[in-house]
Amino acid sequence: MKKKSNQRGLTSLNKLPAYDHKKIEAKWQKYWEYKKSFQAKDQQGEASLKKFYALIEFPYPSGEGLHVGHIRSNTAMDIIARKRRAEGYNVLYPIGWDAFGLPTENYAIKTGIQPAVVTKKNTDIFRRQLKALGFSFDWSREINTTDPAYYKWTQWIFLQFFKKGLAYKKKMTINWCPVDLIGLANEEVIDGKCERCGNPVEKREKEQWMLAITKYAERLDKDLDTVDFLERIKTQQRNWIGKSEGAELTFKIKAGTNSDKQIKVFTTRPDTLFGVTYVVLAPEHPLVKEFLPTIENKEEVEKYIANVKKETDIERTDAGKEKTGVELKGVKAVNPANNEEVPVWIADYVLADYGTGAVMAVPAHDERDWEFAKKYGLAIKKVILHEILQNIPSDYRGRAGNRDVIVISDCFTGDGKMINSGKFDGKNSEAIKKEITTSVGGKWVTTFKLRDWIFSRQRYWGEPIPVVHCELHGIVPVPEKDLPVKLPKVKNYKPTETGESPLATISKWVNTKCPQCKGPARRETDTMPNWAGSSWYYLRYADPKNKKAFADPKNLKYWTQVDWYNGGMEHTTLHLLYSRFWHKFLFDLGLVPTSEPYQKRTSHGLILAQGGEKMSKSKGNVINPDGIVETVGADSLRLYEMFMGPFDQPIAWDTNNIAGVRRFIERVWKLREKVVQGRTLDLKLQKIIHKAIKKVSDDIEAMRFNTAVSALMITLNELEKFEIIDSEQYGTFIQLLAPFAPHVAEELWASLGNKTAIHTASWPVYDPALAADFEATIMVQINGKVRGSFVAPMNLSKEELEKRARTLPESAKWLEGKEVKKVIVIPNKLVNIVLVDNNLAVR
RNA sequence: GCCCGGGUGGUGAAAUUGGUAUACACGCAAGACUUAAAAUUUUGUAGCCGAAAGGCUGUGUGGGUUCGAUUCCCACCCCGGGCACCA
Repeated sequence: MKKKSNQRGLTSLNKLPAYDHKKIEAKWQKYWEYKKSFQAKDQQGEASLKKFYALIEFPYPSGEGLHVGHIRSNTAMDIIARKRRAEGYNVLYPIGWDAFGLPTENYAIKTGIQPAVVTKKNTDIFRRQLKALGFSFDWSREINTTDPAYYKWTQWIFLQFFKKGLAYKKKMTINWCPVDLIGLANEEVIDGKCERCGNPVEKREKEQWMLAITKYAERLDKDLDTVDFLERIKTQQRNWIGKSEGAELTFKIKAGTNSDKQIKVFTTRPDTLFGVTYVVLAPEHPLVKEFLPTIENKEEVEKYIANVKKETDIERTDAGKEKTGVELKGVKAVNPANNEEVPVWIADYVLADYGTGAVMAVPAHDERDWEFAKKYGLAIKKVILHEILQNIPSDYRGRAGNRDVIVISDCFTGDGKMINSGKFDGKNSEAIKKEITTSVGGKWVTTFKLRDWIFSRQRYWGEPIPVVHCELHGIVPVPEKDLPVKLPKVKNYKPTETGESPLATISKWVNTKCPQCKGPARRETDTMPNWAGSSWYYLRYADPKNKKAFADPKNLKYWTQVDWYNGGMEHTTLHLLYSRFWHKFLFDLGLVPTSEPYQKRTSHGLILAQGGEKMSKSKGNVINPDGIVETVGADSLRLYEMFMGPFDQPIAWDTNNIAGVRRFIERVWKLREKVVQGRTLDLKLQKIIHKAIKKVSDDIEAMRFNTAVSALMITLNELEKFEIIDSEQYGTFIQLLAPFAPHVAEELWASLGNKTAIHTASWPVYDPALAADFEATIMVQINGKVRGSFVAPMNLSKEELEKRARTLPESAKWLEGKEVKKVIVIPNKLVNIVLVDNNLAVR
């Protein structure tokens, strides 16, 4: 393997001391900070550099310190950011703190320490930990959602919503825990009990601030087509928005003597209209109250409604639960298609806030209606016939045809041929949906599952909602010049018995003057949910210190939209949807230049504890990164988290495996002993390096970090076989390593005599001719089984490949005395010789 | 129930267009170095049969398509995540 001829004129380099991660990492972190290496430049106008905006979800600074999961996401985007810089982009990779939230507040309740103080302490810890990992964040743009200079603009945006009528107050029922004295979100109620204390939850009527996200439902759905999100993320967003098209049909009512009331129903299956055997209203439907005086079983109905009210939403919507209902006796609905009179029921399986809060029930073709009709003995009328079943007796069960097993259920929810449907008989049900809708005077409409966003919390640690309640003028927004409405200090952070925020107890703060009439007024004491600050933070990074606007339009024009946003799957529904909503609203006001905030969104898999459980403080299985940085270094930790498995999948932590990547770094360090100054033009060496450039570059773009690291390891294994490596090839290898393990890369790069830092060097470009192989291993198969192989030059002709395969000694014994049926030749890959075989049984 | 992932050695996992299954790493075993250990290093490491050469089996299960299937098709089982009576 010696390359004597190359040794002429090559000088060896100074010897390096042993690899000392602590010294090296501290040195380069200091260097980057001193040199402001990763500060993005705001550029405007024609001369501006091409920009790249890389974003990670800014962390919630919890008391537990940085989670190894943060490191996975941050390292991934750091690798991409560093590669982009090397490719000549002006990169913005910012960081901040999403610091409002319950854990901090609960800690304050317990200890009496101000949330602001706790937050300061926690962000200091997070900052130190993140800096110790060498992420190339632009620290000069650090933001904090709890900073009044930041939440001033969160409040300002809220006021814009208010002015456009998209922020409004609404009376609604909330889940109330009588022990914790707190309103709970539906997600916080488990089996009708408080998630925290386990006590049964009550319902309370309360005025809540709402944001009208439903006004944007259509665009939030449609515009997913214009962005580059992972398909499963788009699907999740679409499911959450829940767009559905169908018909709104009107049933006339007969209640007592002549009634002029009507019931509007929403259905996606107007084609089953002739099969309607009853109509169901949600118990909360406003018409129910109007019917009450005329119905025969008033008491029974009132009792039923009272029972339903007691249930929580979770109980009521539990799919496993048996449906219940009661007939409104004396009330009939008239089917607009055939004037048939059908009974009207109320039932818990119909939701008040979806569609029209009323449905037409077709038990023959809807499973829920089927279940309900069976239970209460209601009529079932078939109007659609499955294509395949059209000629089969209705009691037939079992095989139909050779392949399909059709079990005939009495409830058929598919499309088919229409029967018992008057003039529509014989037609295909799918095709006439719209026709049947218009024939009965119905409308074709779009509905969404998405509900308006409950935007108020009765808690302390959030942005105060910047309005006052005036006796004369009602709700009056705080003038923009008076923003921010600062959170006052309180003694006790515990929510009150009345369900009000602790802010309500500070009369000095609450009692104020109306901005309009200067008369007495009370401040709004509700605060915003912690989704608020994170709904626009990426815009603030463009101009984080601006006092006149949330960001200068010129900066926004240059930096938005975010080019690549990575975060956890847990935020791909709500946070992503909320921030897209805010962004679209700001876009409509002409305040941001794009209609979508993020061009590309990817997600990383969760890191689980050793054994596959979730990491949690209570289980005591949380990995503290500090210890790992201390013992093996940030570079090893970064490399391990990239190597541990596919980036988008959940994966269990295994401390033992860090040893492997640490060894790898030490071997890269040791390889430096073989490096000589200059270029050797060793073709074999160049080929190895150019293949690595291609593989590592491609893998980074596709977030296949695990195989990128593996490619670096394979490359190292190859390089170790050489006696001498020239500094140019070694330098290129170090450049490929640099985004993953930046500290050791800087050190080795400098040791090669480079006067400028590695992160300023341009990303290596591979030569396709060098990256390509000039020979290929051709597999020889007999009847599809590998029997041998030979090496051939690339692109050898099929004829020649077949000839060589046939003469291969390994194939000879299999071919002896056999007749060749056919030969398949795949250039550069394999030759498969298929024999006419009368001895062996055909597989 | 519906939607989205995934199932490959003792372990984490690779296989980019249907073409050498198990790359890379951990662990383990044996050897070298050492007084010894650690570290380092060399070799081996899917299972079964065999002294070896070699052969057979093998990517959750059962079928199918193909000269050839981890990859494509059909049916099913299991694990993870999301939604959940949305008419």
